[in-house]
Amino acid sequence: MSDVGIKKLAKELGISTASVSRALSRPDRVSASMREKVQLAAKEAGYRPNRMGASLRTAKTKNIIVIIPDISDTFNSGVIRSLERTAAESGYSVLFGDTQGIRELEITYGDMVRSRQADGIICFSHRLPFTDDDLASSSFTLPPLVNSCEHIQTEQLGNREVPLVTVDNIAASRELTKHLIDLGHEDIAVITGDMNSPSTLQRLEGYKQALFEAGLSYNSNLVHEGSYTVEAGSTITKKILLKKQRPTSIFCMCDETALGCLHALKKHGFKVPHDISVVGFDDIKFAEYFTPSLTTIAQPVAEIGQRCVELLLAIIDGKRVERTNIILPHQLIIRDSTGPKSLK
Amino acid sequence: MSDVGIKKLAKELGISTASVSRALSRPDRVSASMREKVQLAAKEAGYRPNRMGASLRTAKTKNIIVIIPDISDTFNSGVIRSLERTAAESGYSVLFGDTQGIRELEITYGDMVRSRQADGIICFSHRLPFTDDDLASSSFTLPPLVNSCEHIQTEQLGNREVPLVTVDNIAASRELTKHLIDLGHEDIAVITGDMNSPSTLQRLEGYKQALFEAGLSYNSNLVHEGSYTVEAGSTITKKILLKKQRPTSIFCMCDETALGCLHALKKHGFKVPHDISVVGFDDIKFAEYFTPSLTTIAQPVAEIGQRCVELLLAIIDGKRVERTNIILPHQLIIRDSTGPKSLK
DNA sequence: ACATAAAATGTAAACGTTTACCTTGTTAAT
DNA sequence: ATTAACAAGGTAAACGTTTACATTTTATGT
Repeated sequence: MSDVGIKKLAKELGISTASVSRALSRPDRVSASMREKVQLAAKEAGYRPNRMGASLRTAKTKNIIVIIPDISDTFNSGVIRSLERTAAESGYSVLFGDTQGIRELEITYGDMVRSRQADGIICFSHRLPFTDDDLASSSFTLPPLVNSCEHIQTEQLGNREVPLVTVDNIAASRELTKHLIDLGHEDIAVITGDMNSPSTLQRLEGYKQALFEAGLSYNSNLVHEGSYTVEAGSTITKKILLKKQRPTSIFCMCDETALGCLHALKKHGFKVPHDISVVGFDDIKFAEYFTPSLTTIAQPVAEIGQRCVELLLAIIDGKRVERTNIILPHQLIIRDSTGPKSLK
Repeated sequence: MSDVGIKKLAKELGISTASVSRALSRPDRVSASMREKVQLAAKEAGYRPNRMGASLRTAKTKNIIVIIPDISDTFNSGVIRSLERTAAESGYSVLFGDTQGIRELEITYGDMVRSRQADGIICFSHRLPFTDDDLASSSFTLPPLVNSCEHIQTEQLGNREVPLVTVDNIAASRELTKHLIDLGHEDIAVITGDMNSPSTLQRLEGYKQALFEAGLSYNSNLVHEGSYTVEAGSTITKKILLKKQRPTSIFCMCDETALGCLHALKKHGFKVPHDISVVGFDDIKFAEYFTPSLTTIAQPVAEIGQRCVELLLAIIDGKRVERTNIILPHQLIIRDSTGPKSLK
């Protein structure tokens, strides 16, 4: 392991540590000859600046922490990939904390900026990763934070807006539902995510709006609370099939759920879309390979990640940010899992 | 933001910083009264130790970096989730670097332990994240590093073994192939991963061994180089179907590839397993929901992650490690994508 | 040639911890 | 009563940078 530091370098070259530091980290503050001399020596010695030393002095870690309930969720991991790329381009590293939805872990990770392990937070949950005590405290100031996809309830912060990057869930859901209605469907079952999740609530709202616009009535018996998982799709679909009055289509609030749904339907002999139409949400990379390929809403995964980081870094740098609520365009992708309502 | 440090705390309590530090980080080194006094004060003041300060002094970051070609790969992200959990339990955070297979990025992330951003590395690639120059240099010492799933070629390090956690790819692949052979298949096409990947090579070796044991001959025309992606599965399957002499089964070296394969088969009117049998590898969480559900090899994702971290931390702590090569058990999971060879 | 401004470099303090070493006070063994 | 051993707490240095401020060198204008 190389154990050469700025001091040793300075001594070898017979110059001050200040010059070495400057030549390396703000080359414009130094003469050309000095710059070259130092950089060459640094390279030859295999010098690597000690990030701890620098961070301690500058009070900047160049880390961001991403707090996420499940890192292995397909949609999320796509966003994360893009996050990381964008962060790296600006010299930031990303730490990540998988919370499994456990409050205690959220708090732990939320603490990382206070303990100076990170400069800011990107959050994939609808809860802020701070204790209620903290939030209530008058001395509490929100660290740089942006939220990915989930709107955060902010009563506790005097209804201040938490910066957010997302698609318009309501509009997307409305379009998706309208697509089904246009195909003649009137009984559209829904498998939701967690009802605490704002995105679920918004998607439900879009669903209602589409029904309303089409002059159809909302039937809460068709709405089943689930979660953004494959298993939920499978088990809840079974429940739906057992009902006396079966719906002609099923709206799954995420693609993983739709996969479980398709699986259950097939298992019980239903043909999609002939007997029942199915839609998902997210357009994960597998959606087009499902059987049948899935009609869904595409979210701009890469852009979401990128914008999250850009916004966060702007906040960290103390820049005046005009829009802290970024709504990105979604797209209805029609594939083979939806078709006209079957004539029984 | 709380800006109370150990000094302020000490001043308020009228004691030395040493006592504060001890009461907080080695409570046994201090009297009960002192311990309580300090801990209470720390809590009340909302004190959070500054990790940079501590790290600088102790030369321990309590971070590990995981270097991975694609964080959104379903199999990998499962391992990562477990990694993170295990690390957190030992007070370590994980940084991650998605390299997209780009050498330059690997090097950048590999440098993080030298620049004291991390104490060790978990690597998901078959290449060491160091420049050839570094590896060749006599002064180079390998930082704490363990490899997940991919054996690393080590000529450059005097053939030293790089610690590894994996399943027995050869045996697993042999079993999987034997399963097909037992069903009567003799023409088994293979869609491989990247031929530079040791796991691919090992799986190919297992395939050959199974053929050999069954008295069948190896036909390289049946082997198609792909990658561990859905797209490869789809496009290469098409190529296979165009051949005059069609195989009766296809061995995909990962489940994502198998999904692409199944999709292509269906699209062209083939029934699985009636016309062609398909197997995958990994048993990702979606495999049982594929249509048809996928016969595959299950890898113990959670345990792989856990053991990687345990091994790495042991190395970081300088413990004598008896086995640095951990082979975990795999399992053949037979589902609906395989069946008896069809009688044309 | 001189004064002045600007550029280049040096000096040393600071960031927030931990810990080696030292001092003091207490306990136990003789 | 004396001393050794030990526990508890304090002092101050150290970790590797960056940077405000001071100083020296160089360039510029007259």
